[in-house]
Amino acid sequence: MGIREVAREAGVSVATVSRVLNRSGYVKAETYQRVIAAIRKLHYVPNGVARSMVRGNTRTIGLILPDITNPYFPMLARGVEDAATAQGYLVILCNTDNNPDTEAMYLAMLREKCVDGLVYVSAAPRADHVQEFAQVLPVVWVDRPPVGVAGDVVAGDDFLGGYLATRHLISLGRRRIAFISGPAGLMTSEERERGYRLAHKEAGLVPEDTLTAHGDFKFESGRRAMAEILGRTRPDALFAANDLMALGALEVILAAGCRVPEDIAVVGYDNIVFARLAKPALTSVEQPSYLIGLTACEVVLERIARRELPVQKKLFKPTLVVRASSQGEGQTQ
Amino acid sequence: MGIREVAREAGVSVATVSRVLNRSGYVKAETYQRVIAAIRKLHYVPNGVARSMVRGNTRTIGLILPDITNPYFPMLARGVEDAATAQGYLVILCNTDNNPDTEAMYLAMLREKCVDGLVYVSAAPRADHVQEFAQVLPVVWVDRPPVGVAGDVVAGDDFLGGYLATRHLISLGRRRIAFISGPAGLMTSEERERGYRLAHKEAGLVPEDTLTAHGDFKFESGRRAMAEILGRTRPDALFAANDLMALGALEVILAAGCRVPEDIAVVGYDNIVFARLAKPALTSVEQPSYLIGLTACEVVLERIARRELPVQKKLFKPTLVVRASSQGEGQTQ
DNA sequence: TTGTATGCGTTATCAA
DNA sequence: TTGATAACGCATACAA
Repeated sequence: MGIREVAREAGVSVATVSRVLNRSGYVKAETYQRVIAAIRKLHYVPNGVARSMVRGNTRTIGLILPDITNPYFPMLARGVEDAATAQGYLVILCNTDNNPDTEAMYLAMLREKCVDGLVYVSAAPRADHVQEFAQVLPVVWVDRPPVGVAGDVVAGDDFLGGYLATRHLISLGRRRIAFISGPAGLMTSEERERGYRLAHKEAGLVPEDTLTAHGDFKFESGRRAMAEILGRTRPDALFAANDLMALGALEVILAAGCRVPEDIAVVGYDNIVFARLAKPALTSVEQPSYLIGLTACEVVLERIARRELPVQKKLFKPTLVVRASSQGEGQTQ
Repeated sequence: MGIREVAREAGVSVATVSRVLNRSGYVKAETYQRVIAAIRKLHYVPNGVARSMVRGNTRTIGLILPDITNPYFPMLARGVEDAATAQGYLVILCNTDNNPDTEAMYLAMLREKCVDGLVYVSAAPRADHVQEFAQVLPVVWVDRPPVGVAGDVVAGDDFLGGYLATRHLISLGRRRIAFISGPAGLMTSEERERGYRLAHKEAGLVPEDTLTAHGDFKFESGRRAMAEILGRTRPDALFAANDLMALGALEVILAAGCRVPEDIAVVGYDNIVFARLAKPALTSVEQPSYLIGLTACEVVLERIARRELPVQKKLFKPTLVVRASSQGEGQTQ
């Protein structure tokens, strides 16, 4: 069941079979037919491993992300996959849980496997793991580039998103806006917070420290952080660095007997499918996650094809989706 | 940067380097150290493609599923991945959207790539695509085996789940229980419906045809189906074949001015994270999706290791998670 | 237009 | 304990 058997069956050489397979070089029409017939008859499928060996590529890319279970990522993954298959590439899925050891393990495995490129969504890629790696292999950083490593970046504009969310709340007359952050040191979260602070500054406000609590992007941490905040002060609004935490916080707020949005207006981030299903429906900053994934993959495939291309940075603008959790009735702005 | 350079650097033959790499055969301690040093110095990483070539395996498995965007699948995917990496395997992610052409494309690509096995979650695997395939390659069918193809199966017990959900509603005194199905011909949905009918039968009931509508497992179809049902009859309960549709239906029910659960009690399936976040919180049949994924992958890895193993069928029991959408206050049963 | 022969980077067999 | 070398299955340069 190799190219040899096909060649024998068709009464030609392996070179001719190979030419037929790859439509390369000249093959007489009649010979071509004989080869095709042999391939059909033997159910021959070329061996991609051998092909990779001689061609020096695997037509495979690695997708490294924190956790596909976080509802922000599935759409992004689909974008990556769609862009990949459009060009005949396959995608290897790697969930790291933001664990540096897991990241390192996957990096090592992917390298051995000779993937052609990497779409890398990392909480905080440690330069030391990654430095040499990015030199050997095309890598596109999604959302969070590692410090000190140049390279292609595709990301949502978290700074703008944080700003939009906060400005919206301020424009509603809110003055004591709580903030629940993501994991410490995570640029995504820090940028959203920077936007939060800029909006305050613009309005001549300074958010009190007691209004901020730290989460880890998971539902439970939203509950915990909100309880913490309510335990020490009285906000009239909340901006959470993602929807999962916002939904957790929402539960706590309502359980505490506060009305949303009357007492506390709530805004999340990511606009996951379930934001609109919450009661009240959650106002959220939407990122074009499918597009981000799609673009990231296209960028890395471009670079695979042309290593010498200039570095690309693509930033996608978020939009604020206003719903009942911040205003009586919903609308998009 | 190949094994040759390492051999030269260490002053040994490639065979010795290979022995060090694979801890196979005898190597003098001192030689071993020299080789290790050379590997370090040259940052050598063995080429997995070449290794695959000679070993005849790729330590890679394909994960074929309908749509990772459906919240039921991310946990399953994590289970698969965790089982895979535990044994040094990588996972290739393939979303098919239940499209037979897409399935066929992925099947072809995965085969060329020489994956060692397949975890196959298919809406309705077409035997013709798949038949020859499953003979060449270890495949474990998740949830839905193709008719006429023997093989390992790991699945949730949908029949039991449908039964539990419906019996629960009947025990609550409901008699006009609507049902929203999944895609036609999909065994997962059909089994849940069988359970729905058995529970009726046991109670001496026969559900009217007007109480059933067809969906496609997506949120919007739940809305549509529920509107359809409400347009022609008056149910006092709803069992939807998955949570996404149940949530869609819930929106329509509440919008129609019905109270939940007083007027219409609602039960979904899958117990996705957001079931508990709905208002009222959604009663749902929970499947151990992580465990199903994990087990499926373990089964296929077992078969890769030992082709002659007897066929395995593993069925996981679902549990009913009762929440406010069917009863005043929540509890698990 | 077709065939021969080499090499891709390993592993594994056999000799030494 | 180590080394030389033949596969693995294909693509391709070169010859014919």
